[in-house]
Amino acid sequence: MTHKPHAPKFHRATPTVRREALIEATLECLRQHGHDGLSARRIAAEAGVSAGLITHHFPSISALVAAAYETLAMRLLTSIQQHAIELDAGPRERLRRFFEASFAPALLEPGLFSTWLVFWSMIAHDTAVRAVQDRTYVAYRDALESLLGQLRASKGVPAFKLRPAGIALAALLDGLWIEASLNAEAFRPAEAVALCEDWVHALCYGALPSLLVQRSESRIRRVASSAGHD
Amino acid sequence: MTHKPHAPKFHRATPTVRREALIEATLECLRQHGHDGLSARRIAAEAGVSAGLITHHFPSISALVAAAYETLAMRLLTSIQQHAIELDAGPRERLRRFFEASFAPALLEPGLFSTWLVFWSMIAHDTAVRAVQDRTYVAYRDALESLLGQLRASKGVPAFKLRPAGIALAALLDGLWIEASLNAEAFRPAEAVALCEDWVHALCYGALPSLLVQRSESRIRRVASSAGHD
DNA sequence: CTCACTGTTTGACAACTGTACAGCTAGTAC
DNA sequence: GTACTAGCTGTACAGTTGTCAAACAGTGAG
Repeated sequence: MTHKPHAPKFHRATPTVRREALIEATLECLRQHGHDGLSARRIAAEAGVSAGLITHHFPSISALVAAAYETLAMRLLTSIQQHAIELDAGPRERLRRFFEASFAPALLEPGLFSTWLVFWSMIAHDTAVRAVQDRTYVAYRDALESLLGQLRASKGVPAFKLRPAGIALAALLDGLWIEASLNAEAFRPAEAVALCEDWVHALCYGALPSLLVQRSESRIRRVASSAGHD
Repeated sequence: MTHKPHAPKFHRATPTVRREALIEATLECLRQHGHDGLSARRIAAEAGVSAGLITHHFPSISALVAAAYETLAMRLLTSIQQHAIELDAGPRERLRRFFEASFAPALLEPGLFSTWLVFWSMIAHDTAVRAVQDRTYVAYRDALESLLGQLRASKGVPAFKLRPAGIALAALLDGLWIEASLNAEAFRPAEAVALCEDWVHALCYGALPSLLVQRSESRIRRVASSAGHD
């Protein structure tokens, strides 16, 4: 200690590097403390940096959170997609992999749910966060619709409306993820995957009437007596 | 004005009445301001009452929120159930009514979603709120399983596992509700209802393999080539 | 070496938070 | 008309919070 008269009191970094470090610190704070982690001082402490620095690199706290939201959302989506896109696998198999990745331990970690709740709760008030939400949701549904499009192109699969199918599958995935996050003991991840696969199975079977295109005689003649939707 | 020397500065109320008034004020605050509405002073102002009164009737703020959570959750559930239970309707029709009630304008109001997010975000930290969540979730799934049980008892409906079916349907409903709350323009309520009915249709059709009981030859012989779940 | 640039810290600001408690007062019982 | 009780108020407290201007100090150029 005595040999070093003055160790550097802080380290200087490129704005880009510092911004990314602050984003990571934000994600870690939200993960650990949820909404209470959303504090400039706490985030700065997590990053090993003074509180004032945060307003120096970001116009406001919410701008930092919006950036963190975008980072995490895209990171998770690409992570799931990488699991799904296996070269030699068919559409059904790819979907199954997508489901499995969606209910992997990392995705069911309680901190992730806490983090997501903070993002969602800011959508109503903060326009920047809302913009991120809109963008990432579109990206998420596009990914699902892409996989469903490959499925529809398969042999023996009846034609179905891609957009509402993507909406339904996204809802089922989100709903199961939320239920599992709220109560980890409610059901096992494998059950969630099976329920998603069930839905895809029904889709392939032509058993989801409102999703079928008008003149679909591909596999099911008369779907049901009560299938009188537009 | 001058004729009244001193109008009563406050009104006295029975503890029960005052507690309920505070709960209503809490719900209104959360509805309007989301997480920012969670303030003793703001809630007290909404109730037209001093801030100190809130700790006089409730041991803490979170106890008040837990009570508000229970009130709202049960109120919504019974409201939806009243819509669903039509005496002369069959199980399918009752489920349809349940879905319609779930996506009625009152349920899709943005403030309701903001309120729910606050409740959810407190689950991780507050044991009282967590207890309410566990209780209301069980009540919600019981309601769904009851309707699904009636459906299973219908003629021509294959036997299926009630519990995972309730989980799946609850997830689909929740997921659609959240997507609609996050982005009101994503799809119309009627679409959400149709997607839920689709799922029920597939269930009746025996097209959800993992939900079928082991030896089910009721309607579908071989469900699918890829239906090799346990 | 010295200098200048700029990322970083510091300290202070006003506004807010939940809770505690002493005292006031409304409404009722007598 | 009086007294009492219990609901209620208002203030005080020790914490927070985000933001900002000014001072500081790494770090590379000259």
